[in-house]
Amino acid sequence: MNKEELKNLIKEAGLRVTIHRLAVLLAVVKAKQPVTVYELTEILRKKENIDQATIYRNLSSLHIAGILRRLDFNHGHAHYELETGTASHQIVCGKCETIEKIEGVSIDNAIQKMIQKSKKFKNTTTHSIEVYGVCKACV
Amino acid sequence: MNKEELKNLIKEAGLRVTIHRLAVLLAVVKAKQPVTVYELTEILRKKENIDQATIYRNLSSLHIAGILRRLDFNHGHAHYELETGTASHQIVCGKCETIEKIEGVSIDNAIQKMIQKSKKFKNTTTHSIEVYGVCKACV
DNA sequence: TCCTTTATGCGAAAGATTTGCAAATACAAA
DNA sequence: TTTGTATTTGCAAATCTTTCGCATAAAGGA
Repeated sequence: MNKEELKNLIKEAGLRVTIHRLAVLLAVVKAKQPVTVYELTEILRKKENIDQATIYRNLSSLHIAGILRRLDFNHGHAHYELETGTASHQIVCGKCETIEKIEGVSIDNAIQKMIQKSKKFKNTTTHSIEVYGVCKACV
Repeated sequence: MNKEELKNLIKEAGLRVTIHRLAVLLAVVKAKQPVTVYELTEILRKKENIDQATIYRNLSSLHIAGILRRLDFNHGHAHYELETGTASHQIVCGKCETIEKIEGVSIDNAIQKMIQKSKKFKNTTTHSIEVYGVCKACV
């Protein structure tokens, strides 16, 4: 995903392409792991002169637009990553804040079964799995 | 799970069986869905004269003891339910705060695959799946 | 019953996130 | 290119969730 593609994502969502919005999106995309607002602030406050509220507002608009995915690992604050279409699976350490993203494991049939059993939902958009454990460093 | 069994759970965890702690645990167990602190406060403030901080502290101690499971659905606050040993799977509405618990769908082989792929974790304790969609009432 | 540890109430504090409002900016239309 | 309007931003304050300090109260083993 290069800058132009990200710009298009924003445009197609009906949002305006501002320097700050693009910077926030770029920073999320560049991160190897789902990022927190705190981390984004660290990254962006240096280069851009960007307010905390602006970061929050952009994360929110990009999330509502379906461009970013918002994740929660019971750390008391949200994490964001690019909404790729494929679901997000991670293992989370219960002692430290380590997260490991695991790719290539599908649970699509389980999701199908869940929808069949559901009374309130006909279909679903995305899902996330948080597997909890204690990482090797904390054992 | 009756009152006596819950008392024993607390005792076995090395915690003291207080009126408030038991009331919090009972209220969580009685709820049909994972409850929030707000809901617990509503329920408990009427009967017991129980402080907000006490609810938080008891939820925390029961969670650390492995009696309660703490869940997050990106609603900005935690939900709690009894830690049953079997994992917790739910579908969450992205528009309203509806949650539907789905039982009887296992993803244990997917979890196994995830551990095999993991570099940072050797094994895991629990997991949760949040499947997001828009519920029939919100469509 | 006594003693020590743990739990509670209360108020204050911390941390994450949202909001109101005026000024600045994006971008479509002229 | 200029203009006009809706959107975005900065700033400060507010809100919401959760935690903490400390003195008092209660639990439960000796």
